[in-house]
Amino acid sequence: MFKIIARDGKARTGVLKIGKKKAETPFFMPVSSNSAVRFISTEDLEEIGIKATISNAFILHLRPGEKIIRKIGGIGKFMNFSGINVTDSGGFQMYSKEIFISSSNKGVIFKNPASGEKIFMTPEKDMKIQLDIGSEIAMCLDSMPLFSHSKKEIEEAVRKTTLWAGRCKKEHDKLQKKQQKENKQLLFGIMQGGIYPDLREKSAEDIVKLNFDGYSIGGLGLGEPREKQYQAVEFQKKFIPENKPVYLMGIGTPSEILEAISLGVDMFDSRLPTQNARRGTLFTSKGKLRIFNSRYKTDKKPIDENCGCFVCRNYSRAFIRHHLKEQSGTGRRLATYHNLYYLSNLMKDARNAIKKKKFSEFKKKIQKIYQD
RNA sequence: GCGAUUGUGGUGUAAUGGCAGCAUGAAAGUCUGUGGCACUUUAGGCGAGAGUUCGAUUCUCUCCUAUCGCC
Repeated sequence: MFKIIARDGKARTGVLKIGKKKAETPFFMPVSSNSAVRFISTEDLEEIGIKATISNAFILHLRPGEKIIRKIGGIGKFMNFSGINVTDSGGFQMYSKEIFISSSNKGVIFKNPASGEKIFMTPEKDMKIQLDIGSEIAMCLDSMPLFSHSKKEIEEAVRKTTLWAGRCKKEHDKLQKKQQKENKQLLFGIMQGGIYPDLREKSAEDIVKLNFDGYSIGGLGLGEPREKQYQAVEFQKKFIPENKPVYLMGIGTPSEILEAISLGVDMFDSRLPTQNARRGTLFTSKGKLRIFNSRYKTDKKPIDENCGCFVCRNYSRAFIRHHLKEQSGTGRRLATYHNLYYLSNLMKDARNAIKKKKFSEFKKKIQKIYQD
């Protein structure tokens, strides 16, 4: 399922294989919450070299509903994406004021923002939904504390996350027995603990004990100091068995991703590259470029002169700036395409650097360009 | 030519005899496990002149501007 093929220090590259699908790690998953990456077609994703995306079970449960997706043949068929489909549980939506109502030991009460209908989400229901959606990798329903929460609140979130992880695992095992072999779904456990080593340790021990197919480090990138984030990853990574994939949820920037890779992380996702693209912050080989800056108004050059993507081969900064300002689909598509291409390429370079045992130099070079 | 109405950031609009507000646009920044939802900071204005008043963007007068009507 997961085979490490090269190492450079703690950094590693491997192959994650699920059924007929496989992807080399480390890789980055764009956010496709509602079964599509915003402004980007599946053909674009394949052209960019994206091997996995992450959809959101709760969002898809609201619309169109997992039953419909199941009838079409699962999320892969539904999206026409041949890569690895990951689903997030929806635990993260506990911070969405529009849909979250309350949470208890039993589960989470959400509301459908369109109808106002209340939805009681339990770990068991969430497992069923993710299985119906038919993702290759499901995530446990977790309880994510914010950086601003007190240590006591974070401790409580760790407790609840463990409780739910146990129930997810049990239900998932039960549901898997009925699945055909080629449709087996992996389940990842999620660790919490904020920036507190003792809570990170407790969470890691609890979750690892449950024996998941992979492990996610959650609850980071929420405003904590960068050093604390790296410490939490480094600390929790030690508890995870070497042969299991490690997924750092919600991260992030080029610098953060490379730092985490150097600590042995294999998978990433973040809305940052796509959201930033829409809002005019673009990745380039020379660092961030804010396309809205007036100096690009009449700039004929591509976003990045060293980029080979079709956007950079064909379109000027002036054109993309104009269309982003107009909030047109064209502008958003071109900017999103480029940012994902940049990140996809960065991951490819990172894998090659690990294979050549030159990852540390590579990381330093990029982090010098991206200091935040 | 005469009469009426009008004039507030680039644009569109409030309020007021005592610190001129809002929206949008502009300049720069933020964005991390849905969102095309956003957020932060900065710059920018009372058509001109005179008068009344302690004090006028506000009241009065003249001029200018624009719009409408009349000859």
